[in-house]
Amino acid sequence: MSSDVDDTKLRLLETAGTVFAEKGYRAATVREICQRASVNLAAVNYHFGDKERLYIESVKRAHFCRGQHVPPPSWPDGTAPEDKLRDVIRAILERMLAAPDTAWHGQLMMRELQQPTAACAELVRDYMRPHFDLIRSILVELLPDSIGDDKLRLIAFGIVGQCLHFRLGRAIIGMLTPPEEFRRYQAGYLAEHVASWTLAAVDGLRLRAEQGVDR
Amino acid sequence: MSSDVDDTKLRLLETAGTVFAEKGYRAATVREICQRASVNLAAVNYHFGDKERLYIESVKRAHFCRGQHVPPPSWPDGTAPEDKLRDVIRAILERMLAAPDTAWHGQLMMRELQQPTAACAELVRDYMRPHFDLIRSILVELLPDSIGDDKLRLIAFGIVGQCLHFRLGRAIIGMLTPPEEFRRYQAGYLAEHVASWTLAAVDGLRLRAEQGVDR
DNA sequence: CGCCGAATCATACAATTGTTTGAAACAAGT
DNA sequence: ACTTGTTTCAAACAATTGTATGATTCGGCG
Repeated sequence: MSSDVDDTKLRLLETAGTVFAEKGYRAATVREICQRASVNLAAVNYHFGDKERLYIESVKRAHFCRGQHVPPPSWPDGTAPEDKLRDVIRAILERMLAAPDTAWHGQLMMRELQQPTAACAELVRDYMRPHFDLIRSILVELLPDSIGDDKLRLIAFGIVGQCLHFRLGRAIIGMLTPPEEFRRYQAGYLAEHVASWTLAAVDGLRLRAEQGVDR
Repeated sequence: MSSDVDDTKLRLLETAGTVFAEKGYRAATVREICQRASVNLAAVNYHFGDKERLYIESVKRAHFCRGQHVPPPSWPDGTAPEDKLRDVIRAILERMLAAPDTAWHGQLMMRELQQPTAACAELVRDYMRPHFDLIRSILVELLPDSIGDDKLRLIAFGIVGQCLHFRLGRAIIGMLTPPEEFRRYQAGYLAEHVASWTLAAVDGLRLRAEQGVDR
């Protein structure tokens, strides 16, 4: 319970995150993690119980750290929903495109997305669900009341999907984009595009609603 | 060298592809592959040498098979770009969300994209680039001329990103969606949403252009 | 039939890996 | 100084996994 304990536990968590991100859950061995963290092999089972729990905790910590880095925005009452949308999209993208020294957070997330493990459930509950609900609440302010809950969800998924693609598909996007333009693909630039494109769709939907066109 | 040999060898290749796609290289065991393929454990070493060779061969075969059903959609002259957009989005989603027994090609591909290798370049050139250019050409028809090439690319990335998310993020989306609604998340339903949402944004952009608003 | 090469099979082996164990080191309270 | 509870350590254990082996079966050919 001393600071020593927290030290090894933390070092273990941090190291585990990088190794899991690098090799995946199965290919990562507790032996390598412990060796890299300079702790005894038994430390994993002592502090976390088993490998899976270590993985879950390291994933949770990765997202916690990421969340600390770019805190969720909070607006004064009466802030225009358009501004909120811009802010929240920018926050998401900034978190995703963070500095490379914390890039393993993103790698871990990518692995979780593709092959969800037990860590996924906790991750969704503690971290993704709140963000998702935030986006939906902003969309409610933006869109006509006639929009159903199902549509709202799809739109929110679309926003998240676009942001994710700029992170996960970064390598491919780099191959499909001229270098001088790809260099501009920073969080602010991309966020501005996603937000304004979304708001254009909102305008388009309003237009249709006003004109009574349902398609 | 009889047809018997080719049979077991082929069944092994096919089964290996699905298992590798499902679990990844490391987590997939030759025992499970052989069991599912109903061949003896030693068959892998006999026919392919070792596990890695089997993996390489199954990936090559997956790419070969995928190349067979990538018929670029072709429309009669004068087809409305809106319809083209719907078709192409639906085609992408259908390929991504195909039945698991034929979708493992794509899963393997996604897995390779995650860890970009030399094969990634070929993959982009043969598979992603054509689709990407097709989407862009449709967007050119849809959008005002004032739209720049850079914007066009971002919009196309957005469409692809949304589709990809419904495939890669499927597990997490399932956790954020009521079951009775998630059950409706089939290719047609999702494609209709992505297309109509994109077209709404197109309308919104046109509206702004007409009104001279640049934001 | 008798033989031979290819293919399949059950089984064994060696290496790796997650986990456990029991002792030792350590810190802190009394 | 002694005790107590916590943490670290080296070693071992049991299960899994890739691979190798030797016997067996099968199909065709002289």
